[in-house]
Amino acid sequence: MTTAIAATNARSAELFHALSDEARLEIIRILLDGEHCVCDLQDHLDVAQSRLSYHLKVLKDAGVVTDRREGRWSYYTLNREAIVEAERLLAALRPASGRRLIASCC
Amino acid sequence: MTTAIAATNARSAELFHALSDEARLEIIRILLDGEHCVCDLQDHLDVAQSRLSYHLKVLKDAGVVTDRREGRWSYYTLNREAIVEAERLLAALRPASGRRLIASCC
DNA sequence: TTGACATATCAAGATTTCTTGGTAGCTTCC
DNA sequence: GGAAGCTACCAAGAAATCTTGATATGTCAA
Repeated sequence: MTTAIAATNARSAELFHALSDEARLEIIRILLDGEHCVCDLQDHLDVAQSRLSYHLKVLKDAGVVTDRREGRWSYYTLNREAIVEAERLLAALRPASGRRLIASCC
Repeated sequence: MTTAIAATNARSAELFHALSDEARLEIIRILLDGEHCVCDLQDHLDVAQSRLSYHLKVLKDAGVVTDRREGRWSYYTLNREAIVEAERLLAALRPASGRRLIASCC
């Protein structure tokens, strides 16, 4: 069935789309050193609150970040598994090296 | 310099955007086994010619594929270096594994 | 030369994504 | 309780992307 590849492509497209916006990449870089609350992200980036919220939602819907509520604050964390998944999907798009046929190394 | 990160983000966004469309991912999968002419791609995929041409241009502009003309035909090849570049950019977005220090926030 | 063919490009409309300003739901503090 | 703070969500407009049909460009074959 071609359906399995179609599903893989759909998931790849979703993940890569989440990663294809500069504002979202800035958010991700801030989250690289661990969990941050929205207010913290707002301090680092200079963006409208609703815009930040929108991009966080895109990231969350794609599984790239997870969130946690604590009192008034929301904390976001980069989801390592999603990045690893993206790496795996991307590696599947890398053509075999021109000369080498040895598959001893990824 | 913040500029270096901004440039990296811009390039990342460009690459990931090229990879964030299902039609383009289908093209890439066909090119995985080597060079193909446009007519060949058209046989495999069921898309309008101008649509195919558009997506090939997006891929080419991002450096994901290269093209070569021979007589009436155009041949496209997946650019391994671009995929490797994307892998490298993606790896930089992967948080360190294991425990992390909670950043003081708010 | 003429005609058929392969592909790129263009313009217009359709669709999706993004931004902005406003508002509403919680929560905490007074 | 009321006010203030933090964040999500919504609606409308703006902007970007995608699709489609038409046309242009270059090539080969007769």
